Amino acid sequence: MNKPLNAMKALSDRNRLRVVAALMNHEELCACHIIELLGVTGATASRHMGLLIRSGLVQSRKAGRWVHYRLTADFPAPLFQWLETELQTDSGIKADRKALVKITACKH
Amino acid sequence: MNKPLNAMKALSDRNRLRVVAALMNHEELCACHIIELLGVTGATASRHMGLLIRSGLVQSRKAGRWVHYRLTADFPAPLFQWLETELQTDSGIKADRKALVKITACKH
DNA sequence: TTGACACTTAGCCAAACAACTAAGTATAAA
DNA sequence: TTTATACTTAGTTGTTTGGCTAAGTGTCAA
Repeated sequence: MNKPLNAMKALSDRNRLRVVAALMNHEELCACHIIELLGVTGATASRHMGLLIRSGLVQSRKAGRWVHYRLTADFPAPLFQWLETELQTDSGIKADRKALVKITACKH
Repeated sequence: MNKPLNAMKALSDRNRLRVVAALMNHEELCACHIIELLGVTGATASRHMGLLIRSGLVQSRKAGRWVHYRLTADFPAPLFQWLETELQTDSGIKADRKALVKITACKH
């Protein structure tokens, strides 16, 4: 039961859930976007992203100095569907979406 | 995002995931069954069940001296579906299912 | 090739958590 | 009404976790 357990552990933190919610809307996000969205240090963001990657929910792609993150192709569909319906109306997530418009406006 | 977050936290512990998996197969289980399944003290089992109840995934019914637990009617269907497919083939869960046959054999 | 930038890793600290024992509450049987 | 049973709550302990700073790695630009 390690696969579902690790997925649950990955999503049982508010900041990691925010990142996954953001990636459900953005296809791909750079580490610096995530740092700014969460308002944490780069080290903290990196540790969260490492955990999400080890859980199998997220993958990364290195492009020069930047690292881009996206949900994996085999992100469990039922989980995706459930999160989508639950988070659609959430005020915190809506605020994040709004913030991300500005954050992602500056392209690399 | 508290509802999904609390659900994730509730399911991010191995023993609580085992209980939920058991309740997906058994409609209703008594506290003493859960104690025996997990091999923990009554106090520990009680604390886990309290957390599951506060997360909204499980409800309890008191019958005389015994407390029976079951999944709530509004247990998120996509979550249920995903867990079902993931846990169906898990060796730990299969062992639990086998153990539960004996555990639930003694009726109150 | 030197410096700046974008992460990652290591190490630390405080808060959260899972387990236990012991004590408390409630129900049923003697 | 006393005793036993079935939990629940409180308090303790060791481990995990999330945040930070500082140091390390890799890439690009000057």
